[in-house]
Amino acid sequence: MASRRPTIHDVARQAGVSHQTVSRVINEKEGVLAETRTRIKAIIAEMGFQPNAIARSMSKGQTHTLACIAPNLTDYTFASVIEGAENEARQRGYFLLSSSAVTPEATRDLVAELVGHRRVDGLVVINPYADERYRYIPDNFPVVFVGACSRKDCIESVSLDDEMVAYEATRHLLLLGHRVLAMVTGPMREDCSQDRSKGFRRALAEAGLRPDLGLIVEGDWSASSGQDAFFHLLEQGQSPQAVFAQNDRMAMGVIRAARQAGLRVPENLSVIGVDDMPLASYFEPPLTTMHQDMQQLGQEAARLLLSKLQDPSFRHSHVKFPAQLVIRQSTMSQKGGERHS
Amino acid sequence: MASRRPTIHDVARQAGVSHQTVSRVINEKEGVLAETRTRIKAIIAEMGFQPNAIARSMSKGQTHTLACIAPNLTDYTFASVIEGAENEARQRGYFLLSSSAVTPEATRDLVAELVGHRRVDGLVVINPYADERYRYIPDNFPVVFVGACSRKDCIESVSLDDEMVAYEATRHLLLLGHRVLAMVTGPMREDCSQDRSKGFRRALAEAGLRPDLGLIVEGDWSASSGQDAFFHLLEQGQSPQAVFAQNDRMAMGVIRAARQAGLRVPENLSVIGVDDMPLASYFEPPLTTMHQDMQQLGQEAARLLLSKLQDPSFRHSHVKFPAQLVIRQSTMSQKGGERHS
DNA sequence: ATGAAAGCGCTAACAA
DNA sequence: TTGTTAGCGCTTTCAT
Repeated sequence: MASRRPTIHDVARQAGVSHQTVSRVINEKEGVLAETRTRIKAIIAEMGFQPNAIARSMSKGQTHTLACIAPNLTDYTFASVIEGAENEARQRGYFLLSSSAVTPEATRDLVAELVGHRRVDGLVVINPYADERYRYIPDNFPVVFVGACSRKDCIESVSLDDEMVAYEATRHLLLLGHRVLAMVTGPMREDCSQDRSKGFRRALAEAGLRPDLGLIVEGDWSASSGQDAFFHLLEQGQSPQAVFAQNDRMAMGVIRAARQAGLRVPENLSVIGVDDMPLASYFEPPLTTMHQDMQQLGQEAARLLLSKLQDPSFRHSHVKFPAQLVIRQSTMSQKGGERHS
Repeated sequence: MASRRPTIHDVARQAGVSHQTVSRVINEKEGVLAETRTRIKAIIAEMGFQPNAIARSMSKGQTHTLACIAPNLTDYTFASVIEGAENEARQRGYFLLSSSAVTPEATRDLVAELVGHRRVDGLVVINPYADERYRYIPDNFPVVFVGACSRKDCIESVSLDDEMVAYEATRHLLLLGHRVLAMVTGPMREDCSQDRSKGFRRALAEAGLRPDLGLIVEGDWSASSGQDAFFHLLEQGQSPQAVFAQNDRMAMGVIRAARQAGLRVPENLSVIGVDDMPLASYFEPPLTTMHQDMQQLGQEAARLLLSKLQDPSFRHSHVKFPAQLVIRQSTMSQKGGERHS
């Protein structure tokens, strides 16, 4: 078996120089004769020496590791953010440690280990305001939030322009001639749901329509909550011409409920979602939705975090990304709508 | 601003003991007077001392970090494995670093950094045989494969019992009275596709049927490849009564193609998939499929890896998990099938 | 241009 | 039971 891995000292001995000179070489620093440098490089290659990252972290006081905390790792939206952040981090020589923290308490413990034990240099936190988890995020540590951020004075954030996204989705419905619009929201304690609701209302107001509170139902992002929401609407005697679901899963639920109630989508009901989740185009009918590039959000989050690490005086910023309307087949123009009015 | 974080020495000084005694306390080791112990603990709490994980790694020679390498982080299957592994790892005091490596070369570089620089203690590699990536996985380092493993002599693996899963899916179709069965496979260079094909053939053979090669088409796991596959079948003049798609996405594609060809599912064609992906029950029709618990696979992979780390003489094993048939509405019995024969 | 010494914060081995 | 002495493998500072 290969004896223990070579260290900087082994290389130094072999080259007949001090370990310090070797250190200078591996760090590409000035002050080494070109000749010495190449000789040492050859020996490094020959011995298969690779610097120990832990030892490096030890003396430099930084780990070159970032962590991403998400409610879970499987949700496509979160996974995309993580993937984007991981790519960006690695490209810049950092690793990304991703962890799921289901509850605020789990978040607290996770942060305690990650930050308290100095395992990472910075944190990307996804959806910190979905519950009380943001409380446990220290603000004297490099952090970037993905999703809305209330602590705008001290923490960076990257998010979708939720108000605008909802506005555009609603406009699409309006332009199709629908006048009786329903909305299924996410949990209203989340800023995201609030902002999307605002966008919906703004579009309605601009079209001279008043939002009917009876046509707004709160869901929890799940498909079944969308289904329940639409049934609830029906039970209340409502009969919307179109529904804006604040995410695709709930849109799926709405479509299923509509079908079960004997309604055809889009002939009798237009439905639009947000996310453009995988296979949205394979649903029946293919879902019209707002496409968002969460990977890009993750990438930007990591980029921001790394800038902050390199320059602590980095001015904080709050980046908002747009989304694109993807028209498929779950929406169509209101039959005989506008022209009679 | 808080001056620099307290170290073991600060605590020692404050307590009037040596740093070693403090070390004994934080590591819950014998040989410290109960009294001294409680006093030190109080001081630790008071000063808010938390041991530096890096320094610990430095002297112990281990990082308490595992890495998981996957083709990507967003595929639901991979993400589930990662989530399962992360949960298990964290429960046992380890962190999980997840990275995507798209190509074999990317895998090589990633492994070089992760293993070469001693950043992690062990590796979980997902689908190493999907391409040549397994070549770059060292076998003198603690590794567990998720998915098939050919190097059975040196590397642990955790996988689905692909042969059995396919056998059961096919049996379901057979029991429904279908006699003309088609199959859409994953890329045949992957062991997984091979094994699932074997299971399909075994079920057919047992039923006294000979697999018709013209009814077997290779896909690439994507929905569109499933769609193409079914169109291909149709163009070849084939008219299967049922299709076994080796994953749900391709099953979706098959269903769409069938519908476009004027066939109704399941009335004219039964379709079964594998995975039970999210929203499989919200597809139209709700998909009959083999449910697999990938999170459990990930958990087991981490468990195995950690056992190996703690006991290097750990006997290697190859764990295979079953899957459960979930009957929904994309399959139904062959009309007038069996009883006439 | 190079080397020697000190130290990052901890654990391990040995002494007292 | 407790303290002392050495490292772990590297970087930084200061000499030479």
